[in-house]
Amino acid sequence: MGKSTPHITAAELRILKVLWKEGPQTVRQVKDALTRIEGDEPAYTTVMTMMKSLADKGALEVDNSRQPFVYSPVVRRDQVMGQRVAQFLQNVFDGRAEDLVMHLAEKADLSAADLKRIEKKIADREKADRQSTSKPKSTSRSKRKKS
Amino acid sequence: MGKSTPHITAAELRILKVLWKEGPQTVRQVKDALTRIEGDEPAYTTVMTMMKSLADKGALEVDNSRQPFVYSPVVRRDQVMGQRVAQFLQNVFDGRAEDLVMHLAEKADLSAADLKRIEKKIADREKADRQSTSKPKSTSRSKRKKS
DNA sequence: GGAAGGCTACTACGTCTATAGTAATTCGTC
DNA sequence: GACGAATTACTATAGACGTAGTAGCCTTCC
Repeated sequence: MGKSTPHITAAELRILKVLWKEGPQTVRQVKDALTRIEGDEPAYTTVMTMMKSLADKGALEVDNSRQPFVYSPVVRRDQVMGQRVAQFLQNVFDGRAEDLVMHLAEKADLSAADLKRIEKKIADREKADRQSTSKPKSTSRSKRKKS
Repeated sequence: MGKSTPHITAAELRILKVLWKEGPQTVRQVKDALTRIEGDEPAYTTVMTMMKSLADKGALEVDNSRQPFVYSPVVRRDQVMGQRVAQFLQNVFDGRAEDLVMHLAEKADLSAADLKRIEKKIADREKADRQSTSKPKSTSRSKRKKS
């Protein structure tokens, strides 16, 4: 146990996104991707420093049998995203997912069309949960409390 | 124009939450509230420093005609929340609200019951939008793009 | 096998954040 | 009007973060 995702900073997340999307990459490749995506160009060594740091904390794996080194993501996307969402939810909405979504709904960031898909997702999940009561999905721990 | 909410840090948000909930308060009152809510006790001066900083950036108003000073929130709750959500959404989900909600739906942070209320909220908003096409609600700028 | 260029390791630095100490002031009370 | 307690103002510090420079190492190509 104890294999919870290491803390990933905002800048590090940008790098991880590239690797999740493109697969194993060298520093230069990531730097170029960031330049393309974000408009401005970070120094080569900046990207390197961050990737090294990610490797040090176990988020990336380095293949240093080749030159230049090739980095691959070790942490999984939805794991990291989950950590960030949970943290944000706690900080800002005291953990109430519904409040967050209500906020989005009010701010017009969600449409009825989006809702359809979400609805389906929830239905699917709840069905799955119901069917496997003996082997509950580990992801559905800590249900929110109704107020 | 230009009256966009100043940048509020995580610790500052905790203070604002107290003020939004309890109304105008002194430093001591806020400190006590934080102690109650969060378990551990911040130094009086820590709370003071943050409240001063909030006042300096225009998020709080100080009534210093009385001793001890009484601080009231100036920025509105949904304004600040909106800023934080937008920022988070951009950093983590590249601005795609739907992705965020889908994530929540998958992680079992949302139930079908929650969905009902959200549904209603969206329906209400869309109705309102439709009726006031000539005077579009300023909050619904920047609709997300369908991919 | 030596030079050139790319790559890596190490170090540095400015900013922001959270936290709190100390000094100075003010207010209530005797 | 002086003392003591509370409050405020000013200053400090430690850590995280993002960014990048420099020096030394490895490869490759002639």
